[in-house]
Amino acid sequence: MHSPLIRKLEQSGFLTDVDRETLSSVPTHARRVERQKDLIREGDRPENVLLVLEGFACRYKLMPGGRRHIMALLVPGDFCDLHVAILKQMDHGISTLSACTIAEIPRATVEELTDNHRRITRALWWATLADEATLREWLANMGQRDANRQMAHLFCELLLRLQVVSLATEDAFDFPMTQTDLGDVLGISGVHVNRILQELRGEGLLTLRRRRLEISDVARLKAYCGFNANYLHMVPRVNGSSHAKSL
Amino acid sequence: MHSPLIRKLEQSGFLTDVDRETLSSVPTHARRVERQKDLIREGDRPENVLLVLEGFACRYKLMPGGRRHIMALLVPGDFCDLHVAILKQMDHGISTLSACTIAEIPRATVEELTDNHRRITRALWWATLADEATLREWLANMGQRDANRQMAHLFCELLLRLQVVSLATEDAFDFPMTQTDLGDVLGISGVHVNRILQELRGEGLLTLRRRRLEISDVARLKAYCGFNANYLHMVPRVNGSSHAKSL
DNA sequence: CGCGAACTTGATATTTGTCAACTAAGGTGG
DNA sequence: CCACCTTAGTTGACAAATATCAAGTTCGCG
Repeated sequence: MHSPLIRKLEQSGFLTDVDRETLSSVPTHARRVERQKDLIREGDRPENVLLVLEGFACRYKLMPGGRRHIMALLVPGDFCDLHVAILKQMDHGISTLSACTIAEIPRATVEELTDNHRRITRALWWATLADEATLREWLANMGQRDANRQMAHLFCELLLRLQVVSLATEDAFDFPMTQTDLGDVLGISGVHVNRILQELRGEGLLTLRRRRLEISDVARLKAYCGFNANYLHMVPRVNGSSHAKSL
Repeated sequence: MHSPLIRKLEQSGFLTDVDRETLSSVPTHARRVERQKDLIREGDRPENVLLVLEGFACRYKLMPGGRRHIMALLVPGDFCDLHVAILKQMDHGISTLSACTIAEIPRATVEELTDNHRRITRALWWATLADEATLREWLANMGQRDANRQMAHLFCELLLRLQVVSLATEDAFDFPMTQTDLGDVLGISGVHVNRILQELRGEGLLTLRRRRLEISDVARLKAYCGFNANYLHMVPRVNGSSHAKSL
């Protein structure tokens, strides 16, 4: 396995040095996938577990009427299908939004991990439950905020999630998605996405240009959309470096 | 534990007679809770696991601006907080929408179950993953459908979920929520809820009166909103009254 | 029988969608 | 390195969905 996963699981507060060692010695097969390719399709019963190492992917459903709705963004360190074995089949698809590097991990390997490493198991469950909490936040976000604030909220979330895997600076990150993709996340039209981005830029909150998002003033952006990071369930950073106190 | 839970877990396809026996002999303490009471508050770290036996409850967040968003409906057989132990604290609240009967199960009891009964553990995970799948469906629902179809979709889902716990007939069920509550689920104003209900009634699709929902023609309602039950991950009824030919 | 909560209705404002045309950017073969 | 071509982004005009406000009306219950 690779470092983005470990860096992310660090946030659970469960891992010890031994666990980190165990995780980093797991053998994986990484492959390169181009943009806009399905990794898993609705109805599949995937054999291996997929983990994003580089790039952005998404969970999506095709709705009656033909539009696509994106229900989750998967960034490096995120699993695509950790627990599908328990359900009979995928009820949604997963596809890449940018070129990606994907690790394939045999299901047996994951089962070996969860059978023999209690803390790693808990860390994996922590990741699953944090994903679920993120879904709830997105739902509330979509239900109660106007589109401007929805988008601001999404960017606040991504900033934190990408910082955790060392893919964002204090206030900026590479953002490979297209404006239409963004619309499919927020449930709004591509045209409207464009107008909102201009408004947010006009307010001096952020700039999205050439696939890079720069936030002018993080505190102000958070205030603008009422961002509360509690749903991400991260352990508080001590001093910039990720030194998680073991439980 | 009580029958709605067992009836629901039946849908996972994992339970054997022994498991049913084990579950029904779990000692629980049931209590009555009136309408509009918090069962768990944001920030809590609940001691016991709560299970809804009667009535409707909901997961909700209070948003900046004061509005409430309901992110999940909990009906008999649903857990409130099965896995919070892994996270540090609740990131949302749970409150009753009608008078409810709630079972309190000591966390130790649940742990004993999951330590010693592999199939019950899988059934509980099945329930958790199905909840997550429901969140995704709600998100796509809210993102891509107009409010009429959102509401129709919600009623299609509830019909199935309540049928599983024997609380709905072929085409009707008791629905204790207020129109304002419904608005808090769908993210629309109470006024608009009212108008949609009239439209749906006008179309001859359903009637909501005196806290009871009657669906005039289930197949037509499902077609109206493009309902696909796959996300509920229920096992197909073998001999059941309804040949659910998916969709 | 009366009171408060829930529901209903009309008028108007705001947000967001759709369509269609146009401009800018990135990638490819020559 | 350029010409071209495709995709992504931008703009304006207009239409549709939904919110808000305010004033009724009905329902359920003590």
